[in-house]
Amino acid sequence: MADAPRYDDSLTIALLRAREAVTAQFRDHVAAGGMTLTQWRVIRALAGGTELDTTTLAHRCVILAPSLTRIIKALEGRGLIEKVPARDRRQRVVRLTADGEAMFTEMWAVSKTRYAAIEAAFGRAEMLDLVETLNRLRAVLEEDV
Amino acid sequence: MADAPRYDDSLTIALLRAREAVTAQFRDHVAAGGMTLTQWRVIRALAGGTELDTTTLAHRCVILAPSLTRIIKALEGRGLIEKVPARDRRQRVVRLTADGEAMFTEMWAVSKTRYAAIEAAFGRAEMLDLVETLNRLRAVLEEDV
DNA sequence: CTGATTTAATTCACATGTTAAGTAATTAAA
DNA sequence: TTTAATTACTTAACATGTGAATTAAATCAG
Repeated sequence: MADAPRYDDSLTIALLRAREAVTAQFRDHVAAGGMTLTQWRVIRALAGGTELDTTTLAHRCVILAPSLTRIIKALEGRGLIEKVPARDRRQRVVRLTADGEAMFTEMWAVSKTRYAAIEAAFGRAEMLDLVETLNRLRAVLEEDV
Repeated sequence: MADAPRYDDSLTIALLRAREAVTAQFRDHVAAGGMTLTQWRVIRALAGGTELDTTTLAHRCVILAPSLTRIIKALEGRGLIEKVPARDRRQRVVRLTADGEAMFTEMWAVSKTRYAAIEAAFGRAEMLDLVETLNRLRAVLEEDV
């Protein structure tokens, strides 16, 4: 990297812009369902009867605990998720309600076509490569550096 | 892509996690300077006497206009940036103050070493490839899909 | 030149990101 | 077993993301 690289070339910005471009492919559709992209990640992580505690759910969806607390409250208020009694009473375990599962099924049908469109435009192999590269970058950075 | 890919494999999540891992390399240092990462992007974009209007600045830093309005207000309040009279009086053109330039210089010295560390850990060629791939993805998605 | 339209920012309202502090339940130590 | 430490989550406070409405200035049409 040069001493002062052109700002637009930086990894941080490239990641930001790429993510922005990808999420833009889903935002309208998800918003039409009355949901935010973040909430949709939670719904998707719970789809198919999956029961998860807050910590695991937060990690899988890449959402910080305080945000997830609010999201759970909101989705529970809309009747899309419900609490499940847990052995460890410190934990808050949740799952989708029947309404939640129905919401997922309906939206996932469209979501799938968007993913397929991205794959068609960018290339399946390139997409798999990119995901692999991103995960490798993360692994490297979380090790040492 | 499989019909219902493992959630962790999705491009969206991979981008989120990778970005999280990269920004984590800078967050503490930037916070030590009393700044957020978003504010730092603004400072960095203006470094070296660059004068920019809000729209251009927002685009380069990947910040939405309402956020930038607040950030400009905050940084101006701290004496790090200042307004510049513009021909088009609708525009708000800003630049760094002497204090702002000094702040940039000081922090950039450290920031550079973090970039270098990432490059050393991940590989220079891989990093350039990744940025190129991310920009290509963005270009593809912004075209049609 | 006057009024309609467009453009650049701002403001508003609400959701989320982020850090720090607080609470309740579990586990470990004495 | 009683207390200290840890864990899981929540709450609080503030910054940013996001879409919609608003304001001011420039541009365009007639």
